[in-house]
Amino acid sequence: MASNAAFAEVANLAGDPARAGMLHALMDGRALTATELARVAGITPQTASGHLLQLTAGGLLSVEKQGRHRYHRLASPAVARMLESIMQVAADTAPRKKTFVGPRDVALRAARTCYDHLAGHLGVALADALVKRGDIELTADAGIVTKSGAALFDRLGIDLGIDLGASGKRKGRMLCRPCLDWSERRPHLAGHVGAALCKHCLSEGWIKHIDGTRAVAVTVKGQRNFRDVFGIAMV
Amino acid sequence: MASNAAFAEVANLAGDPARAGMLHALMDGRALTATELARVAGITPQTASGHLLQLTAGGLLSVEKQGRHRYHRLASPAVARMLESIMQVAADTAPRKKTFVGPRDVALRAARTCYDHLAGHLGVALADALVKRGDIELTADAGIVTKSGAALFDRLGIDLGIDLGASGKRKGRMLCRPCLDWSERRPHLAGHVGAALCKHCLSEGWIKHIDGTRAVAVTVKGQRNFRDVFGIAMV
DNA sequence: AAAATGTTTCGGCCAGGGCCGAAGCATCGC
DNA sequence: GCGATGCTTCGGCCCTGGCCGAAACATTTT
Repeated sequence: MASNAAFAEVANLAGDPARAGMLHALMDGRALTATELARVAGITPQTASGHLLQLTAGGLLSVEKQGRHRYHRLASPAVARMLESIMQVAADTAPRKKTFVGPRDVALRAARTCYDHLAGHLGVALADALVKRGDIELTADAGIVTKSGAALFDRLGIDLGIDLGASGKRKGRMLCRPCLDWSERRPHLAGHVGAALCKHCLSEGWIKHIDGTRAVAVTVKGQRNFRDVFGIAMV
Repeated sequence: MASNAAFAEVANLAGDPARAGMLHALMDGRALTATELARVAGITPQTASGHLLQLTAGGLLSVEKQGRHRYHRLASPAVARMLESIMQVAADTAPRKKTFVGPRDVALRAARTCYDHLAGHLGVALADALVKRGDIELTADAGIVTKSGAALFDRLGIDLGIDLGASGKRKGRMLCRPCLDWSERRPHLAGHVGAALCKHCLSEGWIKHIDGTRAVAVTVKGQRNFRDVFGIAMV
């Protein structure tokens, strides 16, 4: 089958340390410039340029030129899911050393964005709280928003914009996707619902990005809301 | 973060053409010997040996020695999902040439196993039929087995062995996972439910593996059952 | 126009790693 | 035991591909 070569090419693109670093940095869904990506990967801009060309040609990234900058982002949610699943396997594999945790790691483990949804301790705590309250049900493979969950999201002003699928008449339930967290080893809320919740938290000012990283900090307002709405006590 | 190196290592393992071929061959969940894998990858046994050592050390494969043979299989469902997601991206990327389809490809596209569930035209048709009959509901991210679906599976003698999760009292619904088919570009049924269905089809003799490949052939008995039970007319 | 900044192209260096032939172990069957 | 079969280790070949310095190109700013 011809697809084998394409498979190897895609995996190989993600398999270089420098390129992996760039992809990792793009995992929060934002677009970064070539120079920024060179810095995070620890290489010179001209080397990064070559890598970015490859990644774009390989369909992993899309670029958008804006003035003298070129903004690179993940080409699709499918790419993000692929990166997630690789991290998954890598996390399973790597539990060798107790993992030295730098200050950056601490923040990342506490709360971060994962493409379009929330991960880390906060992400898992949110998922746990929603499950405990009976607002969602989760298995390893899939999840569902219950009636009470739908009401909660509605009350919060989160529009889940019910997926209509092929037929416009779909009245079905709201499904969501679990995503195993590499730091917590427990599932958090991903997919359409997870993205909507994350967007809401950001727009309401409950959390905000730290510097230019994927890590997020919980604001005072956020702490209050997470406590009152979800019963989560922040550390 | 230290995990970046592990990530690159895992992706790199999958990124070599020879190793990719082996992983691809193992995607049906069965265990193969080193020599068999060397043959499918088009390399000599000694080269394959080196690759297999790396894949095992990297946590992608597990080996089981049996006499003078060594059976290699994917180390976990997480690895299978990772491979799936890479194929996904590769399929999106690769629609360049109208894809020359050899006789092998024809069989693969018609019906094949994908780790532990059914894919290809048959897999998609089954998923479509179940959705149409109202036995399952699917979105891009997740799926659910309805009451009528649960009854159907029960009638067929398929034990979904309801996932109990942490608490033993779980009465919740049966969730399942969709998996975008690389040949059909439409979702088929994966996860726990998909695996149970596939297992049932094999044990009932509705389908059987062609040679030693992932491709499966529908038996006469299978044709009758797919028609009567699911309303699927085989080509 | 000229200078500054972001990005790409070119050329050459170099190491890592895939490949195979030959030989060494292990296991099975007789 | 002996030879056959499956698998691994060793050694050496070779070539892909990542890296950087220098320079060209593009775009914005002064």
